[in-house]
Parts: sequence; C-alpha cells; structure tokens
Amino acid sequence: MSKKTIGDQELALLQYIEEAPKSSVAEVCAGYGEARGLARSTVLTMMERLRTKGYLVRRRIDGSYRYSATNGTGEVMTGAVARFVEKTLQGSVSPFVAWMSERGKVSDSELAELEALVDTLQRRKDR
Amino acid sequence: MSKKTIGDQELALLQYIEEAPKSSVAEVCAGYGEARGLARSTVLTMMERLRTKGYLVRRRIDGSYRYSATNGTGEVMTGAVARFVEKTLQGSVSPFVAWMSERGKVSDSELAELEALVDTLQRRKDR
DNA sequence: CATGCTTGACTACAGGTGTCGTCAGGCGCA
DNA sequence: TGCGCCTGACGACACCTGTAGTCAAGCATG
Repeated sequence: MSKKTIGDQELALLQYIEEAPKSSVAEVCAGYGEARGLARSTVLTMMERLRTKGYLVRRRIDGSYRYSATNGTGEVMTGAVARFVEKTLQGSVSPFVAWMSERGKVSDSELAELEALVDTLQRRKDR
Repeated sequence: MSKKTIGDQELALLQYIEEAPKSSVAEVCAGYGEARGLARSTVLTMMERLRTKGYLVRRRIDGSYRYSATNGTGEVMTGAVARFVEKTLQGSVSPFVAWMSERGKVSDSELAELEALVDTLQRRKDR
C-alpha cells in the first residue's frame, strides 16, 4: 500500500482532518490554515497531495467536496513516530522521555495513557 | 542562538558524534557512513553543515580535524522531539504511546526510564 | 624529486515540502 | 442576463536535505 513519504505539515493537517472528518476545504482553511497563517491555496495544495498519496478521500456533497481521512491514518501516525525514533533518535526513547519530563504540562489523560503503557510493558516483560 | 533547522540524517549523525567525541572524519565515515552506505563526501558535507549550524566544533589535532558535539546537543535532541510532537503530532502524545506499546522490544533500561517518568509526573501532579 | 594516499573545501543536483498566485467553471443574486 | 464570490485545478518557486564527484594542498615514501 502507498509507501509514499509525508511531511510534517502534511501530517499535522492529516491529523487535523482526522479529528474533524467530512470537512470542506473552507472549514479546514478556517480552522487549520488561518490559525497558522496559511493561504487558502496552500491548504488546498496540501490536501490535494494528501489525497493523491491516498491519505485522504473526498466526496462531492452538495456541490463542494468533503474530505475525510482514510482509515489507515492511525498507522501513518505510528509509522511516522517509528521513523522518527528509529532514524532520528537512533532508536533511543530517552530524548523523548527527557522532553516529557522537562515539559511542564501533562494532562491527566496523557498521564493515564503513560501509566497504562508502563503497565502493559511490564506485564509483557514478565511473561 | 543558532535557531537553524536540522534534518533527520543530520540529527542522527550528530547523535553518533556525540557518543563518539573527538572523532576524525575518517572514523565517522567508517563507523557511521559505511554502515549506511554513505560516501565519504556525504558524511563530510553533513559534518560541515552541522558545524556551520553550530552543532559541531572541530579542532585541528595532529594535522587533521577532530570533531565533537557542542554541549547544546542534548537540547537539540529534546528540541527536535518537542518540535515533532507539537508540530507534527499536534501536541498529542498518544501516537507515541501507541507506537511504543505496539513495538515489541523494550529494553529494561527504557522501561525503567518510563517508570521514572510516570513517577515524576505523578508526583508533580499531586503537588 | 616524483608519486600517491589522506584530508578538506567547493560545487552540483535531484526530490520533497511548504507556500502561493492565478485561472476557469459554477451558482446565486441584483 | 451580467457580475461577483466560492471552489478546485495547475503551475511555479525557493529552500532544505541527502548524496556525491572533483580538485587542491599536505605529508610520507621510494
């Protein structure tokens, strides 16, 4: 399946759309592009690229298109994380941990996720 | 201070040099470049770029240069992580967690780091 | 001294990404 | 019906990165 690469901004946009499916270009522009000072064409171009890369699908509804992320989005995310850690961090998780710890804010849910993670890993190791 | 960007490969190389300071180009080529099939010129170019970006320093010793990472390297790492999470992951740590949990191997030390992290965060939150 | 390997500096180049400007087609409203 | 505005499709560009070839200076050796 599509083994194309994906850039940071593209990934961010993809994530945005995943969280707000069935968005029109105008909505994405307003909600995503405007917040970072991007021109409409920029957003449009990126969405189009994501679409040709197979990460987005669109359907014509009521005259204009509505975009949604394909279900493979989750894998794309973790894939990106994997690449980042393996390639950039040489497979070491330490920098990540360092950052987390150094960064002040952590939401409860994030903390919970982390706890669950540690739990899972511990269990897996014991076995 | 140098706010220049840095690519993945460059970051990886920087990390490599940080772990093996005072390396000559020849050594880095042998130890890093050769392992990934990079030409000598490639490694050299990257090291030079890293140097102009201020991430590496070199000293002429015994005729040839010896390179070392500047002390800011750690910050560069966590900085990269920060950018990645904030910009690419929209600040959500979930994909990271998902990846770690899904990835089989976790070394004991990594697990320990994570435990410590959770611990720290919990404590910080309680306060 | 002539030759040859080692080391560095320069130059080059292609592909990916981020960013836009512009153009053409539709649709609704005076 | 004519005029504007909204929507998409293209084409364009600059910059960064990854990757490499080549050239000149230095030093050691026959």
